[in-house]
Amino acid sequence: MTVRVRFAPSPTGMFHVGGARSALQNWIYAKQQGGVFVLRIEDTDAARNRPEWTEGILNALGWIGIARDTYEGPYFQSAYAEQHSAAAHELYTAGQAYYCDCTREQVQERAGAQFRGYDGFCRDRSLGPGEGRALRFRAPDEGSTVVVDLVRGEPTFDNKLIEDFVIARADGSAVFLLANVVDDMTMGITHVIRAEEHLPNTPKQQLLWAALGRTPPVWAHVPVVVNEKRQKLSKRRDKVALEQYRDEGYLADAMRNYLMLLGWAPSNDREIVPWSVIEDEFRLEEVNPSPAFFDEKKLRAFNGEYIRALSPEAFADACRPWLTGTPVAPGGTPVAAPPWDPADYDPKVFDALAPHAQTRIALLAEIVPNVDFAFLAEPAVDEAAWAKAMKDGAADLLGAAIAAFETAAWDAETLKSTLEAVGAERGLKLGKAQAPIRVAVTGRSVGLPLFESLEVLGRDRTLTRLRAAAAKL
RNA sequence: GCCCUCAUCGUCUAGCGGCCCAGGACGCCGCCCUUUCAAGGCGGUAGCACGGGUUCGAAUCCCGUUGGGGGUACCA
Repeated sequence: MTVRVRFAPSPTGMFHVGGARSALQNWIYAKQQGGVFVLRIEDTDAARNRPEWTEGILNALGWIGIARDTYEGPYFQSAYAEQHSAAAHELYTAGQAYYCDCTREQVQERAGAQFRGYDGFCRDRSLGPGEGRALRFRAPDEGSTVVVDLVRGEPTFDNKLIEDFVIARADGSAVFLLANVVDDMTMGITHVIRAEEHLPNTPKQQLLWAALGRTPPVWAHVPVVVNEKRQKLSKRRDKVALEQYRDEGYLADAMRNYLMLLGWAPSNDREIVPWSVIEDEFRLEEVNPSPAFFDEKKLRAFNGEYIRALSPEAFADACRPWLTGTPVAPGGTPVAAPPWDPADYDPKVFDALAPHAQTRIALLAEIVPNVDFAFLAEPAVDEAAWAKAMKDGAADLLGAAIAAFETAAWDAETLKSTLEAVGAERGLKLGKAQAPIRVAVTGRSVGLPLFESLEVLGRDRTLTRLRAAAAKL
């Protein structure tokens, strides 16, 4: 039997990082087992159904390496409404489900302090379908349901505590519990790998599989991803959109590597490893069952490492969206436009600066403030940096530097020794002497190596900025 | 409330009865290198939640306590 797994997100307008992790785990498992990864969009909730949201999911999956041609689908849950209803009807005619006209209020009123669910009021009333009547599954009163789970062993549920849950609404449409099961059956799913939040649904779904005469899939409930307060990441309060991380300049490879390390680790104390190692070594059975904190600090560190590992060409390519204000991934929205006039952007200048920037940024978006001085007509002056650097001897130093730079050979080495000499005459070490120059030319107190930057900027523009700064003192 | 579940440095983890007075990584703190800042190198800080068992021996097995998480819809 070939393994078939599925990733079944509901389109919500953004792609949750936790979802990305599940998708990756499913995808890897399928690949390892020579199986098939099925993508199913659970769009039954009318409010969550916009074509562009599905597009977004496809793009996001593509970005982290799950390419369109490596999976089956997307299928749309909404297209299977008939099968859902047929299954509900089958359960009803077999006596495994019954109609119930209790309102939510009535159910709540009757619920005891200890058992808060539905009390089975309509079990034997032999109600037929009709206005205001939902279909409920007749849950067994005895025994227990054992869930075979690859990451958690065999969680066991007492059937007595499983209420007669609703499987179809009064309007006849199936609820998630049933629709999800029916879809998994019709799509031949053999392994359900999903987040732990679904574990409590599992005994109910397993009962449904059995009632429908099929053997349930193997389950694997991976722990949820939590925030610093150890709560499940929520789109309301946490930064969960994969697209947002992407647009800030996280590399897809860093992201997917980090995501897979949440709850699992490669062999030999390694963390940053080629994707092929993860594809090889990942085991659901090895996944740590406790919730994992999504630590952006660590992600950022990973990203820095991945950035540094890029070839110069790849680095330049990776930076391009932020340099030109274009989308990172096809179909994505453009990132924030750079502050300079696009006409002033010169790729050759960037290429000269890039190697110096590569070890200094951890997010690709950070490339902009590092190189903006080269493309802006005037440097963007940081007031605090200016105030600190342009003190007592700054005017004198600037004057002397201007004079020396007017005739110096224009290369980083010479510029360095030239300023060194200027500084030495004033009892200043290079570290001190370069500060006013840096602020005058780049507007900032920190940045790329100064003399290399000046070399790229050119004598004219450098002197213009130096003179402008001197004039302000 | 009830059900399920989890528990190694602040964080992510290695460990699956002796190799562990617990290893790696991020973070943090020093030092070195150094034209700022990074990067890099070196060093340091910090943990088996608690209490009982089992065993010659427990971070590793069992039970309990405590704490955390998830679920509890005619949402998915």
